[in-house]
Amino acid sequence: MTNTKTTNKERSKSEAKAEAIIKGAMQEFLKHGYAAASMDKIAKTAKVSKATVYSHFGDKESLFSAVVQDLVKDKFQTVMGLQKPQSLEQEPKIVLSQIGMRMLENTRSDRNFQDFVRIIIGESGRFPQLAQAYVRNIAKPGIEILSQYFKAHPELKLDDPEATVRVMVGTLVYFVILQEMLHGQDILPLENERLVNTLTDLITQHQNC
Amino acid sequence: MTNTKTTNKERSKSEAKAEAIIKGAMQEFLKHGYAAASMDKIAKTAKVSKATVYSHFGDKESLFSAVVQDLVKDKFQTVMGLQKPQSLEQEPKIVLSQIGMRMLENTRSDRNFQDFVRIIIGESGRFPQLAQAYVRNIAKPGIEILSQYFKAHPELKLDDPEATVRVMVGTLVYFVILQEMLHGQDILPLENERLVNTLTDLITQHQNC
DNA sequence: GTCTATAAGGAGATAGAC
DNA sequence: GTCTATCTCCTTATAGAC
Repeated sequence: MTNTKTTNKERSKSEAKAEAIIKGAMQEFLKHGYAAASMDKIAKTAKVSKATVYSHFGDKESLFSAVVQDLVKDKFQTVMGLQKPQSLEQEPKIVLSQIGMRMLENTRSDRNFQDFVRIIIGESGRFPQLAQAYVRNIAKPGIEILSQYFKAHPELKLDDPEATVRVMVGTLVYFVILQEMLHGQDILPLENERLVNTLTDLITQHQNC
Repeated sequence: MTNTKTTNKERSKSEAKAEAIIKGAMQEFLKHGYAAASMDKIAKTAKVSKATVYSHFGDKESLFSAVVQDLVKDKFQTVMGLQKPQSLEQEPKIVLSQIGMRMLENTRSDRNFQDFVRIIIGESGRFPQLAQAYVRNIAKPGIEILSQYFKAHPELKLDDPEATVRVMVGTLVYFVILQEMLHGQDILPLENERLVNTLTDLITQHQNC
């Protein structure tokens, strides 16, 4: 045994600081990006000394990694919570519309989420593992939930449910990227309803045949 | 008249340097991102002194702006060249497949283009005007070309051609983002053909009714 | 216009007291 | 574990010679 003198209370204090550092770093990284965020400012935001930041996380890259993994867990909750309170057995057309509309409303108004996606994509060349954490823990679960729904509804007569999910998710996500993150809403105006209706019509088209 | 002593040859030399600076800066910005790119390295890459860089572009932000606008013009050519050599009047199903496949093949293998999109999205919070230049000069023209095709083919019986274009473009672009830029191809494997076939089937489905 | 040299400040990271 | 103080290096930007 090592002479660990830290009591529970002391460890709690230390963990509280670690948490404060993560939150402060999160704020700074999301605001300025990885390179432009400074460890000085992060320490100030977290109300600890810079040395404490380094004793907890070693270096800037490790801190960034910890922050992103925290964010990934956080946003995973968001994605999962998105589909839950659905009236379970309605017409697919209505269910799909609701899912699409809710997803757009939630993400288009969530600046924090947009900053998160910005940093994931922006740093995906230099931090490929973090990009893959996003794919594995956010994109994949989202895709799989919708995929299960499609497979559970054979009346949709989808030739390739998995590829169809990609159509739906890609349409919605790139729409948010263009309209909000890239500030394109005045250049390429289009209402949520028109996009979602078109999407659900394409997918449920067989019903009309 | 001011006593402009610059002859044509001298101006050419100066413009050649400006071009070299742009190209060097492009390389560095695409590789390291805006904040992590250094003016020292940019000057070295362009084989001029740092003072020359500043005399041409004023400061780092202006240089970045010039670089991105150059890239936007460049990539506009790519987007326009993408649709050109199409056998004009084939079945829509085949034309759409060809457009989709070609787009995926071109962009999935073009690391330079991916770095460009990375920096546009990554810096879109801090440089909204540059993001809008991308939307205006690349996304919009691409969308409009496809839109014209859809509108010129009423036999597709599309309720909302403009929204349908967004479905197609969003599906393809987000696919490239997920598979290549975010390194998701081993986590969420899917072949180009399956995505494009699903997409074209959804859009041209009426033909089967 | 272009260079060398340098200013002025901020960056990441650590030493050493407590 | 946490702090203050500091080290060292690199950053953007400019002054002044040619």
